[in-house]
Amino acid sequence: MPMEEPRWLDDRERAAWIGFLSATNLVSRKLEQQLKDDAALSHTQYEVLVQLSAAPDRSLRMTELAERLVTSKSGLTYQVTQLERAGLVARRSCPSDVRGVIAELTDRGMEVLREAAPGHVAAVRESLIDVLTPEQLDHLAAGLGEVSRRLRGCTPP
Amino acid sequence: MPMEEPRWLDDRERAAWIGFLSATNLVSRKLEQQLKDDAALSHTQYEVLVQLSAAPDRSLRMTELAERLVTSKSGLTYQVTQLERAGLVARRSCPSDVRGVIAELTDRGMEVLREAAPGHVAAVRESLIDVLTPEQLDHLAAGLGEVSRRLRGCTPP
DNA sequence: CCGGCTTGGTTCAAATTGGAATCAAGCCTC
DNA sequence: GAGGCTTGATTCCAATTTGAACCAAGCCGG
Repeated sequence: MPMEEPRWLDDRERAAWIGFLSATNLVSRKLEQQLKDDAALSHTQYEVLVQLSAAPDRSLRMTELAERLVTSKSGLTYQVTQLERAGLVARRSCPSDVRGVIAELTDRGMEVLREAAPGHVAAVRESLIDVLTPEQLDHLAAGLGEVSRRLRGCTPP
Repeated sequence: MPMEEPRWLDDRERAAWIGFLSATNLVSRKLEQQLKDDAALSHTQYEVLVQLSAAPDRSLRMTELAERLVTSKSGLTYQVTQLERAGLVARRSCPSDVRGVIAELTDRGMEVLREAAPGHVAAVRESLIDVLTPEQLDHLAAGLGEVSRRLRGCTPP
């Protein structure tokens, strides 16, 4: 095997990559912080509530939820258990598939989400949205949207 | 307190935010995977090696390193200990400050990094860089660069 | 209807993380 | 030069994350 020289990143590419790494870490840290302080929720937990609140019947199958959150199934099991203990989410069994488990947002969960949302949205604005011009925001959405689509599908050529 | 209605995200903003969340999770997951499989390193560990390899004397103070990686000091202590056990990094004491600890990349660490780098760069290209057009890449770099700068500095108005 | 493969979720153990507490050492100010 | 605040790093502990193993339960082809 010829051990080809890899295509290293040029300066522009490196800048984008570094920016991506820093920005994601910083934003993630900041939001985690804000949610913990203001709503006693982890970001993962908050996202569970958001997904459920937007779903029909305020409920989703575990697997579907795991895919949307881009997390492992076991990780989701853990977090849903936590949320269940806190009374924000309930587990129901799935009518169409005995094996299935449906997570459903409780009224209390809805209320907690409603209370947490304004502060969280403000933090999202402060750390990302309002930092950029509308054009920058659109470019960002286009680029990252493409990245997501590419990685979700099985990377077709 | 009047409890003002918060400024919710409009569709464009929401799209950007969703894209950001998905893309970061997916990319992070993919790279973590690739490094674990191909080089038996976590992404954090890889980044430690990268930072050290690029620093003068292949060495950096713990705090400086923690800031660059955007991680907690205790987390860094842990990872450096792991890397030290593996012989990839060594701890030295700092000449100018008795309290200081300097992490230094060993020859073995340099070698491991050299072996891991091509595969990692390829994965970075595949998941982010090569997915975008050069223009998109520049826009991305500009936007995320701004975000990073804003969050690193104490968010001046 | 019966093995055999895939799916849906949970359980388990191991690794990682992050914050608070700790401890030593630098840096002042008075 | 003594007391008091800040800094640098580690230790400790509780929470989280992940993959592997596992246990049903569906879904066939023969």
